[in-house]
Amino acid sequence: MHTRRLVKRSILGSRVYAPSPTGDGAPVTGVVQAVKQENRDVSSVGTRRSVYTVLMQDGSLKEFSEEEIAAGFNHTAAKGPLKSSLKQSSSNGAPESHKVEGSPLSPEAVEEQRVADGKRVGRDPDTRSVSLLEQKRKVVSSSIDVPHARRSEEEVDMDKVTAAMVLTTLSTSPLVRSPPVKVNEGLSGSWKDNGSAGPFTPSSNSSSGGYWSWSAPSDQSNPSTPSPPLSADSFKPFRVSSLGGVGSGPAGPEDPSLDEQDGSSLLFDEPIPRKRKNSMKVMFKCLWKNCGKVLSTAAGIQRHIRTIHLGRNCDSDCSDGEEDFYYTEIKLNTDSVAEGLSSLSPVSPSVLSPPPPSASPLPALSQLSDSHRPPQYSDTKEPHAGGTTPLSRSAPSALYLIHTDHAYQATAPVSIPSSSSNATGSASTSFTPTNSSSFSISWQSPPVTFTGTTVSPSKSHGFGEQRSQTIAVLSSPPRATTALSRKVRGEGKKCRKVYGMENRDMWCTACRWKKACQRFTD
DNA sequence: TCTGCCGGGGG
DNA sequence: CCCCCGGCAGA
Repeated sequence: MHTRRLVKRSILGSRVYAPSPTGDGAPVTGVVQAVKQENRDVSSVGTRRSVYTVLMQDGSLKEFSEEEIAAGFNHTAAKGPLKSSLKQSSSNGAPESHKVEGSPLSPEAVEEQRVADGKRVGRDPDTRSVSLLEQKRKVVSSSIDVPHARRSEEEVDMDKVTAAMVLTTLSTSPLVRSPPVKVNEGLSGSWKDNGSAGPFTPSSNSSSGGYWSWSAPSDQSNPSTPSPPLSADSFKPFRVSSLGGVGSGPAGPEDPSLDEQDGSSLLFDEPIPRKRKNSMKVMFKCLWKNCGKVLSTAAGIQRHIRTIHLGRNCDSDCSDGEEDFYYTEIKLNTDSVAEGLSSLSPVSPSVLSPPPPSASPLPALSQLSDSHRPPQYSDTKEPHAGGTTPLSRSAPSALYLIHTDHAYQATAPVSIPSSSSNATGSASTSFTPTNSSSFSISWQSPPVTFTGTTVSPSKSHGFGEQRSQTIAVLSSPPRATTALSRKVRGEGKKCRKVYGMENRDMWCTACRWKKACQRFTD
């Protein structure tokens, strides 16, 4: 992969403050000559630390841990920038981090580089320390006049968008926002808690300011926020690494730009350690376009979003609440999901049943899932399912139901069904005796389920009609109607096509009457 | 633009 | 009811 803007700022050559070699406590300045990583102290922070070889003023070389140097800073009230740079570079301390590939270092590039640095996701297998450092940096920068990681224009735009989204989101979904987590605590704790040991470790990302920056969010979820290909491109490398590290390889499908990723090696099980209980009544659904993953815990969904969609690896500590914008809280009757499915409505079984995309125990499900979501998406989910409990599996089902919550998501379900007749059939089976498109049902039912309103689908209506009727009943008043209005146009052969206008007399009556063909049903 | 089919309407 | 058709909307 081409790592443009990968130029990492090296700490080498940076002036730093360090404890006086003489031990008199007076800090001295020196120039970093080399950086190397040490794997010691894993216990303390759970990370590797960098050791800096500093050329002291007196010409001697000394080695300092980052802590020592940092301490020096504090003592001497180091200048923000300096410190900042230290942190920054230290985080990049990894040996391979200094390469610059094919990117001309124009002044602009350099500038961007800064930004990139901030956002970059650690690519080293072990740069967990990065996140820690990043965290520190954040803290520091907030109180010190440090040029906060500069934001790219896109980023700025994103912020605006974000702000807008926040407002809208807040008004619509009462989410439990995780309060900003304190650095150390959050970091170590979360890491451990998550048990993200393997896959997680590698990626440390860190973006001080701009998680947004990279296109991921923009191109994916926000219809309103176009993501300049440029950004996507430029950050791709980072993203890739981050994703891989997270073990979200499957996320690929979500982002076309990720196609290039060689995530092969990066595909790990989604490290979602959270336990999910089926009994949960409140679920959290990822609103990311084409995702829709549903988790039982806010933390879980946040993590999902953070890692999968935002490409961030660090845990809650890194969270700035951004994830909140990408998921919504949905209330559902557990029973309904688990067992109530059947009772819910004829449809429910097929619709609700957990559809692990690829490996679904239930044939019907698999079909359904397939029909409802393009194969590619299944990938996305897979990982999760793999590492998660039953709940996660069930999540997908919920997903379907929810889908329509957001207009932009509704689209997916809709289009899919129509394409595959089989799917339709399977879905419809449970739902409507007739063929037509059951999709409409599944599509709409979602809102129903989640709305929390008790669904009494069992309302008895005529058969064929029932379908629509039922829907109407079930679907949430607001939006369902519109979408539902029309039966999806059948794609199969119709009398007209088969016999042609000239043989109109051979058409089925329905066709002749311009009604839904009864002979060649889809 | 073609085509499926919904909603109406005439007889 | 039977039969047609205007017109919408997906492909």
